[in-house]
Amino acid sequence: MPAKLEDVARRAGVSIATVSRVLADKPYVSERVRERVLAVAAELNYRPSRVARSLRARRARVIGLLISDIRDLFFTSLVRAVEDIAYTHRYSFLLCNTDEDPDKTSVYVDLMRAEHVAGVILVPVPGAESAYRRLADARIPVVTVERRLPAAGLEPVAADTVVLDHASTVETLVLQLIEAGHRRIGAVLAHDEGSGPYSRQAGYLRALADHGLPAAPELICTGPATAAFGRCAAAKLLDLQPAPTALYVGAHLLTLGVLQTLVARRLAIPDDVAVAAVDELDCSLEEPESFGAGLPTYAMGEVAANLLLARIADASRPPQEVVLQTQAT
Amino acid sequence: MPAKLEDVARRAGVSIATVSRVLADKPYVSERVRERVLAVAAELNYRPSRVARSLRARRARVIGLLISDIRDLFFTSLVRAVEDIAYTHRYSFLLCNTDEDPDKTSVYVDLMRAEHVAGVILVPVPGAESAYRRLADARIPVVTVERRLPAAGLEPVAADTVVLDHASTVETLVLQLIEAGHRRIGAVLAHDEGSGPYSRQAGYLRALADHGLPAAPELICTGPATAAFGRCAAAKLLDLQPAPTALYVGAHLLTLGVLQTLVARRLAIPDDVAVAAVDELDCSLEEPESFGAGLPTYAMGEVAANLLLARIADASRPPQEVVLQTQAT
DNA sequence: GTGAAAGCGCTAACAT
DNA sequence: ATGTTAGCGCTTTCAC
Repeated sequence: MPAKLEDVARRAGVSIATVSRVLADKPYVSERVRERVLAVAAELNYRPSRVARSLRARRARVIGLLISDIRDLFFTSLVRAVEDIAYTHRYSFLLCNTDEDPDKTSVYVDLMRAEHVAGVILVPVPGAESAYRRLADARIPVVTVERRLPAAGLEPVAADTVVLDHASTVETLVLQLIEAGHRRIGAVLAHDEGSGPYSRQAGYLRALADHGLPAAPELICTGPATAAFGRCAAAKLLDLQPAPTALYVGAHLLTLGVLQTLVARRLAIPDDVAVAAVDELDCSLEEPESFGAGLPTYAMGEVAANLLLARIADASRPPQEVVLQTQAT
Repeated sequence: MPAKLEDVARRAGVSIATVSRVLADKPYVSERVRERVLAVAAELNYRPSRVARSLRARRARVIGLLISDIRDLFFTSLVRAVEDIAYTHRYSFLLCNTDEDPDKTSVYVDLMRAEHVAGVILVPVPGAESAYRRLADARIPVVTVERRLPAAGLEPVAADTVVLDHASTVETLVLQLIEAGHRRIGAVLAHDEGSGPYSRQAGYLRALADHGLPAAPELICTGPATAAFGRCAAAKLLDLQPAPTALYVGAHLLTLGVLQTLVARRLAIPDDVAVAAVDELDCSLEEPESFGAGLPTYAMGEVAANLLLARIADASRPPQEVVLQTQAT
């Protein structure tokens, strides 16, 4: 049975109110008593019950995080960042994987309500609008990441947003290929990269358009973000007549697959084919001969967590949308 | 202000006790009342407060998870598994990254106590024994993963353990190389693979010993689990005279690096050099020509979570140690 | 400066 | 079959 306020109070010969004051660093406590209480608390290894505090405050110092799937490489650093920020502010955090499923989302949203979380960071899932509305009804602050909330989603409450400008990252990357003299540039894309104005695909197309290059449909391969697809997309592209002299690759596992195909064919980078890749793990092809860009996913988590904490502190602040740029290497 | 028991009770014209009974599916409630209460609860969008329940029960339906770092590829699937199991049993879960730091571990252990978690799954950190003792003192069940608890650690309470038999995975993998005729097999290892009897390094050495092959020190490269190290280790090994005809690679990012070096040198698998790799992401080299083995990290999380739930339900059951085998492909 | 007491939302023991 | 009530551990008026 862990020590509670009462135990500390009895042992220190004071009331529980006094102990509470000392622990909350409230004024109006004599130095003598303060020291005595602190000593007893340490001695008994006392930890205030966060559960009791949460009930009393009608709000738990907990941040909810609703992402698609922690196994998606895109999210790992983001999760770590949220955790780091949360704990430095003495919040803990609840992680939920929605699998982009509106029903799961709905269940988890109700969990957030039941846990009285102080706020939630989420990746909006199409079709889950009614769940988000319940969050808003419960006055739970929301920060969305990677996608915006459909305009109709969350009216009663302002939601901050953090997105990455994938498009300009990729544009920079592909422009480097073009400046290196490449004219026929294949693209290996994960189909979950999306297609909005900030999407990776948009950046690829924009770079080509900037230089008046045609966007040949056969140069674009879209599929699951797996090594297997990377392998077969690379093979398909390299079999084209004429074959592309450079490849843009949009995700870590795709790059792994592309490399496997290059190995199988004894093709060297960049002599036989140049490669520019986006890497969620920020470790792709740091070799001088290739171009790589990491994604600032940790920063995204940091910004999201800080926005959420700011909104928890002041619900009336104007909602913000932050667009993070990537530094291509 | 979310609806509470009292709101439902008033609206349904019954007492809060009755509502509580209905919601807990307790007997002794007339069908008429039950239906009415359920209808009102749905109408008000009522969710019982998990905070209040936790306080009342003096135990929260929460599982704590203390891992080294979610960014380590080894842990992502494990986390997902724990989450899946937890939520199917109506538990939520708290994730903490210890960075293998005893001080952080200590802080997080106190957080677990303060949150009244029902149990915790953890990767033991050397030097954090006193923190683990506090968990035991608080009668919080523990399941360790990937490592055992130092014998002295947690006496008052039994701790279940789940580990992977990395050694036999690697042994199988390397034996395949040997059976394919290779005699000089280089090894690229992450230094955090550990060195116990279940370690990957042990498996490599065992496979060589099984066939009376010498374990030449220059054939073993150990370093950080990064693509950069994989690149340079592969380069170093391939520069040996005579060069190894096969490579064993111990981690996903190392494999990425090795592939980069092979690409740079226009070396094909397996004609120029054979590769057998362990991959935390279970997607390494599914090509027929190479040998790869995934790590059953999801299964590890599942087993750990189920052991924990079983121990939460019955603290007196005998502690178990589960050693998971990997299927090499 | 310190203490007594109410109450956060719920469950369970006890009444009826 | 249903209602009343005490209390989980804490914070916070309100008294003294």
